Amino acid sequence: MNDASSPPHRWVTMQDVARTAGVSTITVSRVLRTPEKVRAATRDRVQAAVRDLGYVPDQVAGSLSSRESRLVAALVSTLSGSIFASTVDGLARSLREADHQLLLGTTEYSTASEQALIATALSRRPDGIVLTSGEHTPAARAMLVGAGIPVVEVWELPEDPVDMAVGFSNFEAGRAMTRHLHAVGRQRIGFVGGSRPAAAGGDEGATEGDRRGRLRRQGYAAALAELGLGEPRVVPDPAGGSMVERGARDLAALLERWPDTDAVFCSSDSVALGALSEARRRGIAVPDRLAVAGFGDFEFAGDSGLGLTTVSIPGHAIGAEAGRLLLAAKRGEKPTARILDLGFAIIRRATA
Amino acid sequence: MNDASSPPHRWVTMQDVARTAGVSTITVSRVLRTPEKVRAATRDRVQAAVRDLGYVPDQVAGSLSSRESRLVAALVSTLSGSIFASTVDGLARSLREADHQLLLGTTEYSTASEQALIATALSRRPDGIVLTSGEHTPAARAMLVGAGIPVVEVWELPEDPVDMAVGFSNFEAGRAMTRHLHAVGRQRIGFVGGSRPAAAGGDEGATEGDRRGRLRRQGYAAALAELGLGEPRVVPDPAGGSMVERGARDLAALLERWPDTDAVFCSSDSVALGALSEARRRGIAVPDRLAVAGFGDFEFAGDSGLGLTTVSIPGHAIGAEAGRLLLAAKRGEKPTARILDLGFAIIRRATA
DNA sequence: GAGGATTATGTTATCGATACCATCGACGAG
DNA sequence: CTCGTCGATGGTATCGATAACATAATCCTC
Repeated sequence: MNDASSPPHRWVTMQDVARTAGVSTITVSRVLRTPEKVRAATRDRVQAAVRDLGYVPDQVAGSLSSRESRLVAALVSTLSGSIFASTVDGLARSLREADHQLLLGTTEYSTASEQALIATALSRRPDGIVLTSGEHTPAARAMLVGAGIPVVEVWELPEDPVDMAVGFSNFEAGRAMTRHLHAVGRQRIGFVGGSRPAAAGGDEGATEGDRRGRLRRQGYAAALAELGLGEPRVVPDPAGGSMVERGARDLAALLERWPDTDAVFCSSDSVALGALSEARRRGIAVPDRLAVAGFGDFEFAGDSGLGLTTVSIPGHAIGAEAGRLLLAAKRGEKPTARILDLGFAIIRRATA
Repeated sequence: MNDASSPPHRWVTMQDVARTAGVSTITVSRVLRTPEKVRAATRDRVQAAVRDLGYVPDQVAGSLSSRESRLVAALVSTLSGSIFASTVDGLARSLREADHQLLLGTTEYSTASEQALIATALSRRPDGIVLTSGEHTPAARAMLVGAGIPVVEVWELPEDPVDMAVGFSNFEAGRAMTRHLHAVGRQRIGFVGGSRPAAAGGDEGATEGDRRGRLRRQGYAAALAELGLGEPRVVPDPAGGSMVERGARDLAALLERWPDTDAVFCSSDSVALGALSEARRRGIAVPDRLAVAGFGDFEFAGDSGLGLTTVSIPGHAIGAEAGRLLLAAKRGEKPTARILDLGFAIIRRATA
């Protein structure tokens, strides 16, 4: 189809419709956009022509003319991890209700690549932009601000958002789960996953996932300090392997170093799964001898599955709210708050 | 930001760049698109102006003028299930390498809504379109064909693709896994999940997920027949609940009806997880008394996790190939084949 | 039934780029 | 020294819609 030799495709234009309906193009435009402003008889004629010709409006031309693209760009680090998928899904949904469309880019966890993607996204003149990272290059920030469109950062709650933010506090979530483990009687609590040491010289080498995991770990450490539970029990986490593998490997290392550990908080449910499976391999009873808590409430964590105690995150709602905020801002409404904390929930199941 | 009263945002235009660089707009355009055709000195001046002014080209105007959008639309049923996320990720990746962008829409498993989305997607004049469903309304097919752009259907391999297709055969996968279960000594094999009966009057009420699950089940049934293993063991699957819950519930029902079942093939890994957990609850040894096989090779299925025997699907590769095919077709290359079968792999682990 | 208000429709300019063709200058060959 | 060629650059039309303004048709009221 459409090989090099074939003539360029000719779309039906608004002119064609106007001609067959015996009206001017602007009337066709009105029938499509503000039908109530056109007499019923004319409207019917135009609509018939639209149907007969199979007219599909050219939104590209429309956007250029109206200076409104009905497009929202979302830049996520990756879709693979299933972390952001539901957020993007929620976003797409809420945009669709308002007849807007979603332009998606994946940054692959690099702020440099994010910057490039922001530029290409802005070249489409979107009406808004959603970012899953709270960290941007200075140039990226400048472009975002300069674009003059609403910007929503999701998942993290940056201290100084570019514009608006929707998410929850990873730090508080880590703290809350650690306190929960203490509340159910644990005293020697370890942390597994998300503990790669920050690269020398700052955050350059650290990925977003690492950063978020680190925030949870900091919440964990804070809770330990508050509760007087001693020093954090964290083993350095060599890179490589899936999250599940890291969970298994790191739990082994942790138990090697602190054999009396009676609970572990894992930086994600995937990590927790690896930890659970390592515990089973070693014949360690969960939760009797070792409590295990995860993070994320992934599909497999539920009662019919792992029965994993975990932290539930409103991923879908974050996307939906981001869309709503964006559209409201586009309409000129002042947001009630620039930062929307959707919170999290401790889900108590069988493992802790 | 950008509230109703603020003046409409003024972007830097190519004219502005041209003026400050002391050249005409077309020269600016050439510097951006075909730099080698511009003298080095001029090029430098223009590039300096671009940088100084923070010029971001307007791709909307560019698309209108060049009749090429550098946009590919992808319509997926949902991103939430983690099924298509990696495919979209692969697609986004391969498009980005060719400097194209991705327009994403979610059809929510309805062909009617798919049709509407196709129309809005086409209004952006994309250079290609990717669909995760192999089933479309007649009007949708007509629009796709009429658009004159390459179309790739992914995941399923329709018998009569609109244009091109990339995926694997659900039927063959179901058949292969069933034969594997037989090969490892099982004789009384059941099927769990994906067995909601087709709605009366055809496929109207059935979702895509159901359809794919049904194809796997048909492959399962075919294998049983070939191997002389008796009638299919399938219980009707009441709707409702997550896949994991359905796996648990349906395994219970299946064992009730056929207590001597010695293996179950589950329509997805999530279903298998539910089945595994139900088996454990009942004290049924896996795989000794009951072998369990899944489908999809989700993250949690791996050796450090469930150790689930399953069928691995090249989800990411499907997306990447779809992108490659689309771009090749856009360049006018004839595809070697309209249907690309990327196959699947039986992953043997601990449960079967 | 005339005048003003209101509704329905049309005309023209414009959005910001690229396509197409024209022009200009430098350089080498004869 | 002149002509032809080629590389570099520019002018103008155009893509397909909408905005802004203008006008024609209809309505209502006194």
